[in-house]
Amino acid sequence: MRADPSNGQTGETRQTYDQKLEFVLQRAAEVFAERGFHRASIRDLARATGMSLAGHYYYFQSKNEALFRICEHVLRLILESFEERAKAIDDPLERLRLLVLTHLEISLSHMREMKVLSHEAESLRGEYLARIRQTKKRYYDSLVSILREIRGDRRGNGRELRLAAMTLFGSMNWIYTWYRPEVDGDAKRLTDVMLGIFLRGFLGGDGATARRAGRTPRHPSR
Amino acid sequence: MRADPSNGQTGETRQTYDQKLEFVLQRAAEVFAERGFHRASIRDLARATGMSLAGHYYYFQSKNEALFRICEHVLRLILESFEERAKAIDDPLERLRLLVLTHLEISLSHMREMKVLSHEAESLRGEYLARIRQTKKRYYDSLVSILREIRGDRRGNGRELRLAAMTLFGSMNWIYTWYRPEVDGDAKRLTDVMLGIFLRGFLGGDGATARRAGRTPRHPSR
DNA sequence: TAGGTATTCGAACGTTCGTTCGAATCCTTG
DNA sequence: CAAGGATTCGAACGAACGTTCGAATACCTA
Repeated sequence: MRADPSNGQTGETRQTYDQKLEFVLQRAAEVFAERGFHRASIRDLARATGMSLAGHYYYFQSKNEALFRICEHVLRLILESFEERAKAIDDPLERLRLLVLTHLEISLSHMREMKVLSHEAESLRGEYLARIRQTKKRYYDSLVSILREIRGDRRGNGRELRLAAMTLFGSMNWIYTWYRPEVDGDAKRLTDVMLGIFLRGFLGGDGATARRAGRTPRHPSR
Repeated sequence: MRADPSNGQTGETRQTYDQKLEFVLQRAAEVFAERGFHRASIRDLARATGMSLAGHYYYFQSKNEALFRICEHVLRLILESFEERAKAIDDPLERLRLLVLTHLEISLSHMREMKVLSHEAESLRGEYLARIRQTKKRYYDSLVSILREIRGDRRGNGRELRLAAMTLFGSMNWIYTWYRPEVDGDAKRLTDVMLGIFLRGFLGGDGATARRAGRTPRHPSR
């Protein structure tokens, strides 16, 4: 019978169970990232872990629960790492930099989990989907409130902050489609480049500036 | 027997066949975008088109070919629209603006196809995958050469241009995850915002500027 | 070492999938 | 109206899937 690891067992046993659970979910993330969640079978997962097909159901109740745990784990890892490190920081520019750095560090160290989160989380259903969306929204709200603080409510409205936040998230979440460590450097370098592009644009402009910049040829053709 | 629409039939017949093929692929894009390619079945597609399950195999040889056609169609639509309109434009800033505008216009008018392209194209195999990647690379090279022209080879190297291009692609290709037409406006507005952010950042900085900006508190906490 | 719990497994179930195929139907052309 | 190709369909195939279940094994404790 399936054991409940939260009741009175020895610490030794629970640690072993948790370690193996973590191992199984990590391999599952690799398999899901490579083949796609729906195309990957528990049999593929069995091949990756060395365990039997049925043995996996000792660690999760369904394939969907495995997906949910992978997504929630990496999402909470980003959000809680950021919140923990941001507690001591008041300056909103520093907080923004920390958010980007944390996001990129964990994206690079957990690339497969991030791919699964970006690619497959929205195919969850019911309570699983609701909880992932709730955490995503908490993360999104953190970014928007930092951006609002940076702008000091002087310019722009909620819509522009929304577009700016989504633009930044898009740049960061697209990384798993192109990143190669030997070419693109580490999280600090990516943070410098992406935050550099984003910050100057976000701080410097009201939209009209860019419109003019894009429309005024520097080298008129005739 | 399956007809070959490219041999000597009347124009009337071919047009009807092509129209229905387009209809089938459009519905397929909707179904694939909503359920995901691997979870969507030809039976789902049959429900969406009103045709029978088997009837679809008159229009494509396999589910994978349907996916390939959807991806290639929207990808070529973007690339060829851009190349056609860019022929008359010399100024690289104008060309960049046109690339972004074209990408966003087609993203909004073909959101489901773009979601399928972003989400599922990399799960193609063999010749299909090779051809999609080739077209993607052609598009990527277009952007990089525009960016190189804008910078005039004065600063930066290939790596920085690569990061800048991927940052911009990320912002644009993430849209399908959040865009709501009643809130976020049309392609022109998105172009102004995204290009505004990107251009000021790309034109203005060498990385060190942003690093300082992010690290120098404007409101020291004590 | 004995007993019991934690863990793993082989085998099977029912379902759904992509694809095929021959027949049926539609539609144009002579 | 007759004929023949174009188009659509019902039915079925084998394969692969997620999940279950009782038995087998491993491991800890007494």
